[in-house]
Amino acid sequence: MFSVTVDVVCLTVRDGAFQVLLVERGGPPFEGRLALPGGFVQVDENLEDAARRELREETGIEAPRFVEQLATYGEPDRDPRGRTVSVAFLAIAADLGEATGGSDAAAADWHRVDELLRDDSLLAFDHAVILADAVERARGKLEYTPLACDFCPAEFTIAELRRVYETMWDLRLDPANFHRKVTRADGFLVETGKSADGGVGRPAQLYRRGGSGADLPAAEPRYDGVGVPLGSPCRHGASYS
Amino acid sequence: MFSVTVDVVCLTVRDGAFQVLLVERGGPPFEGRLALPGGFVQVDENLEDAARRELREETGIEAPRFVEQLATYGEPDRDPRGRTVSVAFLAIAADLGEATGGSDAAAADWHRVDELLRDDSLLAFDHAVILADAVERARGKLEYTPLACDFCPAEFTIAELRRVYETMWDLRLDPANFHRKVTRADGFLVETGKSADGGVGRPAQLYRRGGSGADLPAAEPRYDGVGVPLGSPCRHGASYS
DNA sequence: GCAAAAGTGTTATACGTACACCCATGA
DNA sequence: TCATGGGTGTACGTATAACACTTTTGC
Repeated sequence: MFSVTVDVVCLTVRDGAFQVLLVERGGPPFEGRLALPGGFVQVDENLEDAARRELREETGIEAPRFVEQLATYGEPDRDPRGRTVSVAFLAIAADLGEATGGSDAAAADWHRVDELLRDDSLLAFDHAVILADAVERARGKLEYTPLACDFCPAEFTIAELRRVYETMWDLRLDPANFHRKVTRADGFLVETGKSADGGVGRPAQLYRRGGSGADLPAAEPRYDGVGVPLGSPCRHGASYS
Repeated sequence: MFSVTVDVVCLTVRDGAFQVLLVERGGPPFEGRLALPGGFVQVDENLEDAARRELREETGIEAPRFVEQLATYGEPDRDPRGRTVSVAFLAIAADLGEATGGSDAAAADWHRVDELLRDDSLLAFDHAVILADAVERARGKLEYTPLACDFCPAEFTIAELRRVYETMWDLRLDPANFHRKVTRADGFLVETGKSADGGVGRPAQLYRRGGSGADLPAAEPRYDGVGVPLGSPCRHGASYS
């Protein structure tokens, strides 16, 4: 007999930095330490529903559109209270402002991922490991899915989208080539016809995230090249033993 | 309080077909039906160790080098006996021959994945869903990791490796281009100097799987292009709700 | 007009694809 | 010497990267 919990790694790009939503623990163990929002799964509750509920209850933030199971953490000694298995979820949100709603949400706030990853001891339980796995998953998915759009509000400019990639990978992208790439990627973006105003320079067009994929022709995948990892061999660390 | 189990999706390429290792259930529920090997996690046992143990006990097959957590399945009604959460693992093996060892292994055998996916009702519990997820993960990982080598024995020819891709994706690859691609991919393969014999035609060189990645220069990832999914938008189904 | 950001055009290069061709072996 | 599969050379099309250039706004 085990306790089963869920933990939510809710990531965003905020103030030009990659950030994660954390709560301060109000009781033992790890009282006063930062932790991922999460808690026990109820007996008739689906795992993903539990994750959404805990996020809402502990931080006052309604779960965003993108919520995906990350992995399950079950080392026998991971919780001093007893054998606990935790199913971690990855949530991707646009910048939602301060986290100030919710009942237990007093201590919920955003924190920079880079600082948390530099020092494992800042987080309770094995949450530093979970965070590191979540970051790796999110960075990876930017490469081959339209995940970046989920870091943006419903309507956004190409430059905002570009800044997501630039922040997550800490590099500069050529605005011209980036613009062409994303606007030409089939099904990736939808024009709204509107344009942003207020900033300096020529106003940018506003776009919306493209179709969910279901309503697209799903172009024949190009498996011809076999996708051997040429540039960076073995980059996506598989768990070999 | 939940029961926690592990299930193992052990995949291989065998007789020119993509196959999975299954057992026949010896008791209720789903008595007599095919199921993934698996069982209850012990109280002081790590999840992955449990998976390896169950694979060995139920099929007589020692877990291969590649074992990776797949996902966790926890719908409230997935097991008629009570609330059970199952952590599924993906294992990739070379063709290991018949499954005939182990105590409970009498009923363990390899089955064609394509047939199982055509009819959900062939497998016990939600194992058809787990299998489908495993297949998607394995196909996906072929694209950007050296996973294909794990479907081959320790030493293999380029043609054997090519047949893995051809079987998994059901297509024909140009042997010439494939050869160049994998032999030039840095760190992907290591020459053994030996060559295969026995077959018709010019004997092929034998290769071994390349470094684990840790001992490689880990070439600068080429994030320049941002990896928008051009050819096939939104192919890797993210769990949007 | 000037600065700044959006967006387009142009070109060199790299990579994938197709396919002709040579190599090494068994029968 | 012929058939078969292993392996190399080469030409061509397409995608990317770099960067010059035009457009549209606020000041």
